[in-house]
Amino acid sequence: MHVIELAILGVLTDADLHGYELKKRLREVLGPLSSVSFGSLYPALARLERAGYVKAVEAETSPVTTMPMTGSLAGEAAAFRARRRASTTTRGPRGKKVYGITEDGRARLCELIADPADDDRAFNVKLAFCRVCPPEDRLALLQRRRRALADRLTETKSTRKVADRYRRALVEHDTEGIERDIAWLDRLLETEREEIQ
Amino acid sequence: MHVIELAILGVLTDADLHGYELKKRLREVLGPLSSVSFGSLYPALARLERAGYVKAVEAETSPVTTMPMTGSLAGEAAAFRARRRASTTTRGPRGKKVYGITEDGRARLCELIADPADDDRAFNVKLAFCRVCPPEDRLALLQRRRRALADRLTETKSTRKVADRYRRALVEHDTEGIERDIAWLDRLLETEREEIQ
DNA sequence: GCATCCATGTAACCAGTTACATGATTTG
DNA sequence: CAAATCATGTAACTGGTTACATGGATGC
Repeated sequence: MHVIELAILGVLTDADLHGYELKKRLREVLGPLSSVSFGSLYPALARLERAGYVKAVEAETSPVTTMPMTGSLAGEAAAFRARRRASTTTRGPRGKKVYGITEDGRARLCELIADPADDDRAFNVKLAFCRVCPPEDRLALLQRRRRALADRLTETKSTRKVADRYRRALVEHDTEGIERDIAWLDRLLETEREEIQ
Repeated sequence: MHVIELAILGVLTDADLHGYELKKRLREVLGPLSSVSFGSLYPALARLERAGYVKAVEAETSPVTTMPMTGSLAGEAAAFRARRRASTTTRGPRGKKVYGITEDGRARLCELIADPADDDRAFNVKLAFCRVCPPEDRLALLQRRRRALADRLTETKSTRKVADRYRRALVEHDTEGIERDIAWLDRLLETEREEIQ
């Protein structure tokens, strides 16, 4: 389902970036785990470009921001830096390629977030960028997640008890973790509902 | 690094099983997540058999237990059931193939647990079966894990603060989760050290 | 005797990785 | 000018997945 593309579209919502810096930003946003490698990043960018979800913004041709308020000052600054660097140096065919998200890309991002197929990994990435999508999709995302965790909880609780010390510790810790996640989701859901009013 | 093989060797330590039931047991032990599919289970079993870590125990040829006390009564019972079923029915070339772990397999399991390359997924599986390996390896496993989590914590804390509401919630929740995991590990480590005395 | 589960296995695919090849820019 | 870092990309591999093919055993 290409979580990586979701993530790329997400960070490009904050700022226009070239691949190398995009990788760093992805690390920050996704955490040290699930950081992508170049071997998957560049092909993903190429796919997204072919699909029309992102496009290379030439430094000279588009010095404009084209960004409806992102709320991220850091993002704007990074984009500015990227643009400035690209414009002050003359580059051959192997120069930096700064990408920006298109309107189709924005729509695609919301579509991906609304897609009900979300595993653990996907949920985190979706939540990280759900700001861009309509409130009802956001609510649906949180509710789907809550339901999935609740199901997981009942399943682990129905499993017959194990005698092994370490496995028991593991199961207990896991159960508590899921309960904690659900409580957290409930808090998020509440503030989300308040927001909608 | 084939976490799946580690898991297979682990559950075969409890009982001799055929592939189909092994999958079910794996689901129980590993939780609903990271449950393996037949498409990876059977090839993995074949690999392990070629390597001499498991071997097919023919129902007629080996009605003996060959298991040095596992401490798991449920495991023994399951193995007995598997053997009984296989012995009461005559089977063609497509009958059940009941696998058992070999001495090499046991050694391999400890080796895999001792291998310092453990990601999130691998750690859980290792801990689930660490009973079979010497106490110092167990201690090392827990300490490695603690160190890895501590590193992750400092890294996430060093990341500059994000303005976005959802991302902030995500980071905070994640941080607390890691701290909780570390506290849990500390408890495990303490009882482990007491045990060694 | 037909449906349904049990059981094994293969083939095609998938999302990602590491390792490699290439070269431009910056800095000491 | 050499070394480090920035930057892009490809190829081979990996550890899985789903879908498919096959058939025995059970239960109604």
